[in-house]
Amino acid sequence: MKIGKLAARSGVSVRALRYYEERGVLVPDRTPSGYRVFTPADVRRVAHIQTLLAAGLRMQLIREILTCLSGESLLLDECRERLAAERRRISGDIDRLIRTRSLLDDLLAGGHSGT
Amino acid sequence: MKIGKLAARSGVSVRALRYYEERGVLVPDRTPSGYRVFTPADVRRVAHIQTLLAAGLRMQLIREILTCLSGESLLLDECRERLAAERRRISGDIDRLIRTRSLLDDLLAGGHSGT
DNA sequence: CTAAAGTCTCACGTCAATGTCAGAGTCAAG
DNA sequence: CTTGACTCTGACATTGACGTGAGACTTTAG
Repeated sequence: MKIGKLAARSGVSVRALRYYEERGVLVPDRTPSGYRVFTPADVRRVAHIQTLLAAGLRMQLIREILTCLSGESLLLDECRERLAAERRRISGDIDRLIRTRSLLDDLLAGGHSGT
Repeated sequence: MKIGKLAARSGVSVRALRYYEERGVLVPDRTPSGYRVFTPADVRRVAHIQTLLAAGLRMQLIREILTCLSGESLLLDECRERLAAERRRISGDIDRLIRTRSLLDDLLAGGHSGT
């Protein structure tokens, strides 16, 4: 499919998809006239990208992670470690958010306490 | 205390503190010569700002929230609702992060599944 | 009192992920 | 074969929270 269709199906803008390619996260084929051609699997790939972006990962890192996977599930140890590191980072973010939520709870309760 | 000391004690840059004032989140006094003068309480205030920033809140919103509190805990209903709304947003973020972490777990496990 | 350190106010630079616009080629339909 | 819709490649604009440097004033230490 061409870029417009992928944009519609994945819910992201055409510009964003081009940007993903520019950063090497998407690697579409090309028609002889230069049009990008994506596969149905790219819809899921874009969904993954969105999920990881929403979690605060940089494109560079997302690229590395998804590149690891493109190698047909033969995750090298280096890749596993990278994924694990991000998992830890996200767990940290979750903890911090939970503490932040507690702070808001304190504020709602009228307290002026810690962190 | 002056801005350098507050920066040292709160662990943020002098520039950031000036920025916070510019956005109305900090409102320091001034010496006759124009130097900003902060109170010890501002250390905690800055800590709160950092926490909320890390949670993805905009300065504008942080300002409103902290302004609500400056009114000496007489939280107007409007303010409570604002805080509650942010609490909900943060809970949503937490849920999304947890799902993202699950995605990473799937990837680590070798699966190619959904969102 | 002098030099160093700290602070002041502009004001432009930065980074990341897009938005937006320009000018031009391409493709499906009538 | 001509619209009109879609796509292409630049390239500059945007947003938010600062970084960084210039030029000038103030305060502190010796």
